[in-house]
Amino acid sequence: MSQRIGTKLFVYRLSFYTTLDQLKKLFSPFGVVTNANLVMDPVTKRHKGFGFVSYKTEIEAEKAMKAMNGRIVNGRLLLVEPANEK
DNA sequence: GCTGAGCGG
Repeated sequence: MSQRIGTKLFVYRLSFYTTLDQLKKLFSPFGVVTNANLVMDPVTKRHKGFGFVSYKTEIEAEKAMKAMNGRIVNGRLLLVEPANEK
């Protein structure tokens, strides 16, 4: 019932060369990142190309989303959306 | 070294 964005962001279409450390560094300047993670694949030993970034407040999350969504990172177009906790 | 939808654990 929440029309709010929430503090969690779904980050996807990352290049296979982008790492969690890079992700945190890219999202840190926009606010206080409380948690960041890339979904790993046990078979390929690489991340699946998407992950999650959590901020202290949803204001920061929205700001970072608008700032990073559609940006080119490591030669790939990065997409950022509010996460949908299943 | 390479590919490319999607909401993890």
